[in-house]
Amino acid sequence: MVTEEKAERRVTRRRVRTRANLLDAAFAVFAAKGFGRVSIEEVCEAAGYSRGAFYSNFDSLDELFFALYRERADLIAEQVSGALAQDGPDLDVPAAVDRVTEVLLLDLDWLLVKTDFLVYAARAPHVAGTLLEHRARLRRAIAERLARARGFGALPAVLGDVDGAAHAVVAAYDGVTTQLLLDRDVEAARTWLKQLLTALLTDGSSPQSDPH
Amino acid sequence: MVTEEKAERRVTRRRVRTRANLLDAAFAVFAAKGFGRVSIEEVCEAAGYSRGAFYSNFDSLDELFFALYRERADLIAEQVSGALAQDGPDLDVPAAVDRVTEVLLLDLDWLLVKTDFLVYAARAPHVAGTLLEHRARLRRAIAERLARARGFGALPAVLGDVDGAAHAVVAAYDGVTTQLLLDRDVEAARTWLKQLLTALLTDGSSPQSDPH
DNA sequence: TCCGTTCGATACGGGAATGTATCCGATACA
DNA sequence: TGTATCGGATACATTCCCGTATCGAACGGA
Repeated sequence: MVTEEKAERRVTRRRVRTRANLLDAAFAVFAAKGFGRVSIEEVCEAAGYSRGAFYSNFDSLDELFFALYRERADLIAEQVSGALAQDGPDLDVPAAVDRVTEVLLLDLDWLLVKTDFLVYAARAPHVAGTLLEHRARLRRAIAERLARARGFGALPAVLGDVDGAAHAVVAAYDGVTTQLLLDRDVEAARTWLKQLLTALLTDGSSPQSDPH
Repeated sequence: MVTEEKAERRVTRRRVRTRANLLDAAFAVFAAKGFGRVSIEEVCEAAGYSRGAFYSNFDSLDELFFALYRERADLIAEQVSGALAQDGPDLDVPAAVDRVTEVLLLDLDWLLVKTDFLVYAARAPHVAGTLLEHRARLRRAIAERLARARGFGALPAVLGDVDGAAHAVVAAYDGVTTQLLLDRDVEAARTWLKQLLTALLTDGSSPQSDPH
């Protein structure tokens, strides 16, 4: 046992509150200015603390950013799982698509920060690994859901198997996100994503309303 | 007339060379570290110039970044147009998809820089506007191409009209890009994009090889 | 080749953000 | 309530980078 991993420390309520405040403030500041353009001082100022508080809770901006991402990403992942599990063993594709779409495109600020994180990860192999795992887990959840629903018959798709379909779903989400970041039209993005997903997940038979 | 737009200046050969060198060096540095984490000095050092040279050619890093993006984006746009125009008035979808895919996923560094620019634009409305126009132009080119090919019969698609299809093509490209930035597997991305595009652009009848 | 112009290097002052060290008020626990 | 520990504020030294001003050298036209 080389070194004690984390020296034991009495964790005060105050501490957790401060930490949470710093994370919240950081989220707002990151969303507004972009991770790359934010200084530690700005975060502290936004949170109403001094740099002493920051260094007492984090080692670097990167660490904070990482923690922030993990926190929010997990939260969203839960919500998506919830939305997927919501109806019975047999799947109503359009309804599920509606629910998931609602969750995924809820918060533009989150999409901004998430994209910052993507850019960050794209240059840090280890971080990229983590993100890839997240995504893989998401795809697996979708694939399982689709597989379970297959009996119901609503499925599928010119793409290969269920995994292919899940892959396509994620790609569609990412693609729509990109456009959304630029035009900031959440409603359009939602309807457009629904459109895309149902197109990918159902046979080309059901008529749909026009995309914009 | 109010003011002379640009004071006339004898532009030396040396100057254009320096400018080009700065742009090239900047591209490399941006790709490696990300726009947000790069200083003017770093660019100069990479290019083998002093800051004097930089300020003689640009007003700010932002300006340089903007110029850099415009330059490369235009270049790629040309190549895509070329790839689209290549075969006769009637379109061989799979072949065209192959060619375009080849061009679009050629250079990972470019994708990195392009994404940096996206993140940048997402917070600068005016820049976002420019980027949106670029994208709209691209979509239009695709739509026209698809429309021309419609007679050929290979078309389509559960999505609305030709515009919808073009929109979907761009979304697919963006989606695949996201994944590619993380796993850096260009070949996988290419086959996967082809898969997606043919799935979107042809009726669900033709069998395809499995995606990974 | 000569000369006026342009380009880019160097030198300077200054501002901003960083990380550390120190100290005092807050907090938990007996 | 008393007290030892913890959390965060303040002060400081430092580093990095910016933007400007100045100057010598390269350049292009005659």
